[in-house]
This record gives sequence, structure tokens and C-alpha cells, in this order.
Amino acid sequence: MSLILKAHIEKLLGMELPFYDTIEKYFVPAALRKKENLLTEGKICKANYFVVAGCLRMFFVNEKGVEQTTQFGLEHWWLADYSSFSLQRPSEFFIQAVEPSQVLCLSHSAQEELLLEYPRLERYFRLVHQRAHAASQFRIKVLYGNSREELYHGFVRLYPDFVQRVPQYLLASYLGITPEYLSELRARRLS
Amino acid sequence: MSLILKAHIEKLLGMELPFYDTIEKYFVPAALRKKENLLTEGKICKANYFVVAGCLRMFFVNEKGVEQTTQFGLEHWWLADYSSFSLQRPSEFFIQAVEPSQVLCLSHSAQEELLLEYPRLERYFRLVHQRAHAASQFRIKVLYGNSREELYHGFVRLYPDFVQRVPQYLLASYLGITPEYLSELRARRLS
DNA sequence: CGGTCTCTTGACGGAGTTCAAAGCTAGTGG
DNA sequence: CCACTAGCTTTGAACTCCGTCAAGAGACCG
Repeated sequence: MSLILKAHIEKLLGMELPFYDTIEKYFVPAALRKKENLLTEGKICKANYFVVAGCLRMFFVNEKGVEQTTQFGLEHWWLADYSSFSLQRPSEFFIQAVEPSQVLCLSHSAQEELLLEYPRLERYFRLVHQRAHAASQFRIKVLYGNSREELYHGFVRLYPDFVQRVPQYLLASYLGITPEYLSELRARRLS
Repeated sequence: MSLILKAHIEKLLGMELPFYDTIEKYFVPAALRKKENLLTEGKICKANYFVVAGCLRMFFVNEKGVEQTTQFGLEHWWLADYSSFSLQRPSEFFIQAVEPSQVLCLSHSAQEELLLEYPRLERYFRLVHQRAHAASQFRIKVLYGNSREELYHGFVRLYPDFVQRVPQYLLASYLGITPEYLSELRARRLS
């Protein structure tokens, strides 16, 4: 089915994965249309999602009713609300497809069974979370160390193609600024 | 020596750890004085640090020369710059003792050996990073969803005793505000 | 085409910063 | 045990980044 996950596991573990065929059954593929939700606020995050193709985002709705995007998930990334997923408690987040996407869903119980049966994969998920943790540390540094304007220019410099790929209001939402201000920043740069 | 780590591993793994005595040699204890550095910008983060007692903080120095605290590490927490630690590359952070502290140092090579010899501990570190990842997701949500003033009051509500424990300029640095503004917020609340 | 969703523009206001200076606290050495 | 100093906290005035509101111009889809 999807060799992308196999390749990802092999890359992180640094070895061939001969038993991939036998673990494939734990991952349920799903195709998502644009704006389709994988998780809704108040529901339990039932699965850990691996992005095969497309783009997901995680967001919450603040008290003014505005959506704040906290994370994007592109190819090769695992995405879930890990507080909700780990404890199987209601989530405060949404997870939604930004564009038509394909994911592999690893439900909470499937993950537990998988790891019991193939303890070697603990190492894989340890590395996945360790990387995500490192990425969060970097993210928080960037958030603290820069003005909103610098955040925008930094993001454009780092991910120029991604900026083309998503609508601007989503980018604004991710950067924690209003679409109006983002528009102003763009205009300023043209002069 | 320190049964705190043993207890923590047992808690996360949900089982007794009969072989703790034999793995203890991988962890090097260290006592730190106030303001002593475990990691300095430009150096490689050589170890993963488990806080046995006291309090650490991670910070960086922004382009204006101001220290920005991104993380505190209290008892039971593991702390490291995981980008630097994983890849053994120079770090952009400092790690420093806020008060006299005791830590266990697990060097990069020691961790690799430890995990090779006791693969069961992969699960432990997977859970540690998964929790940290969940905490980062929550942290980013709080950072995006609240004004600086709300951040302060939220923090005081959540960790009233910790607020007493650290100087205010560190708290300001962690909340991403100036000490002057923090002072104003405190004064406002007294009236 | 018609309507809804997205992007732009501009005026105004406020949360939070910067700078400067003075008061306070705590650690240190004599 | 006191005195001195360096570092921490407070106060206030000027300033700025960025949000809010309102209105219009495109753009995309049925």
C-alpha cells in the first residue's frame, strides 16, 4: 500500500524492515477531502495520524471564536493531540485537512497492540517524538525571539514553497497575526 | 543513590524495575550551584539531564543581548536541547541551575549503550518524549490563545508556589514580557 | 453570472516596550 | 554584625507594533 511509512521507519531505525507486511494491518488508510475533520474539539483523539500525502493542520478556536492554527502536518509527519490521545480524554483541538490528503490512522488500541507485539518499534516512536520535541523547542525559541513581522519573513525564507501552497489566512493564523496585518507586511515588502 | 529516577521509570512503565542497580552506572550524578551552567551556547549538548532536586532553566540570548527563558525543569523532568543532543551539533541554548540542584547526566553515548542493552527502556523514553511533546502542544496553545497579561495570571493560578520560588525577572523572561510590565501587572492586581 | 469566501487598504486605539531614574534587597567581605 | 555594593524591583512618560473595525476589490465555484 504505502511504502512511505515503511521507508520512514527504516530511515529512523537505520535498518531494513522485513516484517512490514505483517504490521501493515494495524494502519488504516483514509482519504480526506479539503476541510474534512479528523478530530473535533470535545471529542477524543482516537488515532495517531501519519500523513502520506497532502497537508493537515491542527487548530483550536479561541474565546473570540477565531481559529488559531498551532501546527501543520506534511508528508512523513505524525500528527495527533497527544494529551488527548495518550489519556483518551476530550481534546481542545481540531485536526483538519488543508488540501485533499491521504493518511494512515493508527488507533490508540492498535498502537498499543503493535508495540506489544513489535517492541522494536518503541524505538521508532521514541525517535519520532524526540524529533517532534526538538522541533517544539526550536519553535518556541523562534516565537519568543522574534516580532510578528520577523516571524513572517523568517517563515517565508524557511518555507518559500509552502507559503505558495496554503491560503494566506491560514498562514496568518499559524503566525499568530491577523490577515489584515499579514497583508500589510506583504505590501510593505513590495515597495 | 537516587531512587527518584527508579520510581519515575517504574511509574511510566507500570512495572517493577529489578535491574535498576545494573543500569545505575550509566547515570552520572552532579551537584550544581546556583547559576552554574550545564550547557552553553555554541557547545554541544553532551547529555540528557534528569532533575533529581532543584530547578533548571533553558534559555537563549536574543540579538539584543536579553536572556529569554524557554523552559524550566523541575524534579522528575528530563531536560536537554534535543536538536543539539540528537545530532551532537552546537546548541543555541544555555541550560543553567536556577537554584542549587542535583541532576543525573546521561551522556549521548551512554544513552545509546543503555538502550542497546536494555531495549525495554526505549518505551520509557518514548513515553517521556511523548509527554513532553504533549506539554509543548499545550504550551503553544496557551501562548497563542492569551495576551501577556492572561499568560501571567494563568501561570500564577497554575503554579502559585513556583512563582514564589523564582525571581520575577526569570518569570518575566519565561512569559516573554519585560520585568517592568510584570511589575505593573502585579501592582494592578493589588488595588 | 451571482454569491460567498479571500485579500487589501486605511483610520484609530490599546497592550506592551523602551528608556531613565530611583528605591529596595540580599549577598559579601571586613 | 554591620556596611557596601550589585542586582532586583518599581514608577512613569513616550513611543510602536499590531489588533480592531469598516468598507471595498478580487477570486473562485456552483
